[in-house]
Amino acid sequence: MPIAIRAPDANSLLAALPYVDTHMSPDSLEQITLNFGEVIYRSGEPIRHVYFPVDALVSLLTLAEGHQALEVGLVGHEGMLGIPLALGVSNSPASALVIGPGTAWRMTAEKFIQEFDRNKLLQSEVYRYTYDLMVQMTQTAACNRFHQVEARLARWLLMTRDRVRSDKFHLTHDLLANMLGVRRVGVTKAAGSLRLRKLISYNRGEINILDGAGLEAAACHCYQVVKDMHEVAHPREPADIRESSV
Amino acid sequence: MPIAIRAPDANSLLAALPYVDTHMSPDSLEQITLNFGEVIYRSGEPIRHVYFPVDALVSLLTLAEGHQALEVGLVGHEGMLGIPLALGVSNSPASALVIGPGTAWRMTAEKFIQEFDRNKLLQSEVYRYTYDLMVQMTQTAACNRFHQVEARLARWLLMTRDRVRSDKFHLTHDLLANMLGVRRVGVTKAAGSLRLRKLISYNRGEINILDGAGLEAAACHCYQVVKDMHEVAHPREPADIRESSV
DNA sequence: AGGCAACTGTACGTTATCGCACATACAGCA
DNA sequence: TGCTGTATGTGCGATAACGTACAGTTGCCT
Repeated sequence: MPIAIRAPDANSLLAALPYVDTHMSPDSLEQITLNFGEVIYRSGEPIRHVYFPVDALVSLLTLAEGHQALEVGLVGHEGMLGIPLALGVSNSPASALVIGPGTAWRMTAEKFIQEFDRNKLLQSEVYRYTYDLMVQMTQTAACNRFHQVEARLARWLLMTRDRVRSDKFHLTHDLLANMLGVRRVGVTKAAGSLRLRKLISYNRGEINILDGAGLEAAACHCYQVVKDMHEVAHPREPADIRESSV
Repeated sequence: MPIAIRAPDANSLLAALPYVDTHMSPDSLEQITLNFGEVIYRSGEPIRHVYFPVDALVSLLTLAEGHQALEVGLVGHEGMLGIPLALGVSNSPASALVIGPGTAWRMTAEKFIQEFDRNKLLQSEVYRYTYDLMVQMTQTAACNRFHQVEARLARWLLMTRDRVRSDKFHLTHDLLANMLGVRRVGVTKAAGSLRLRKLISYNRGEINILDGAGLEAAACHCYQVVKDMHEVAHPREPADIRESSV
């Protein structure tokens, strides 16, 4: 009970609901573990649950005829999965792939819609995040078009660090290539260059950010643009995300 | 009066409101002309009006450091401009440029928010369109990343045709380059190739689609993907959009 | 009629990325 | 200890698009 009720704070959207315990039926939010490689949504298929990641990291992917995937959104503790439901659509246009294992809160689509319809605060939080996601998507689109692989890789690593709140995480070049929409070899080359400059280290998927500031310098400005936007849209004290609140 | 009340039908979102005349204050919707080259929104600045295009065609553009613009959305009679307001944000993340002159209905931001808050049907239409826009954005992102200039140009011309409901429209190579995120020379080359194949003709900005089917064959599949999605989301008889309703 | 600005066409060396093939390195398991 | 699959590194020709420069061409304004 204590954990089940308070821990949603660890997701920014849920944390913004002051009456999360009273306004939501206790059985509607369920804590689960998302495993690496798990596919949460498949493009075009119905959304069965919405997810509010805590530790987990999920990538939204689109496909283009005859090509590999391309990431259009990266969702961690600051967001949620299942936005289309809030827009009155029951299918997911993108696929969602778990690339960082961890915990998340989830809710069935039915419960979410029920709750969403009567909870104004949840609505405003979700719509606000929808806006964030759109900004992230558009910025990423421009970034993918104009910036070089190395800068994009650096940006991506920083975005991941922010979401998993750690300098270390597991991801192979192959998977990164699918996020960035380039060949695996392209990632190997770019990552090698970043490693040579002592900004990161990696070994068989274990990535470690050694020099965050240096990596920011190597990344394109898109990183700051999205980050700034995000912090403006979600002004919040660091202390608000507390594990000690039990 | 007859025009002011009936003509909103020519915009798909307004057309979906059966009681547009009774539920909206008559003074809130204003018919205006959008001129070629007019900038409706500037990135980061407050949204003063929302627009419901009728004939007009508006491009949503993002900028990336040190580069030209890139189109992230194309809005015609099937959509609206000012989506962020519906998401609780008062600034536009993208710039909006009129590339097809024509008429549109507009509303002040204040009036729109007022009306939006109490009109459930308007809400569902706008959110539905927000979803469409997100699909368009993600598909375009993948398209820009993977497909060649010529295919993207073909797709773009077809999208424009659908929105202005005409095979002829005015657009220079220079402007097209900014939409597609390539050099002007790149457009000239691609357009030259399409012309050679008798799919289009053009002269000093006057573009004419000669062979729609052929152009579809030359375009990437992204065109059909977004179109299919759009028609599923907005099932409607062609007769619904009628000019004779005055 | 002349001049100017806008639009389009062409050329050319440069570059990032592609596609593919293959080589090396390492972890875990039998 | 050796095998196998996964992960990473390297090489190389092909190519789409880049940046830049300049030359026509056409519509419009004075």
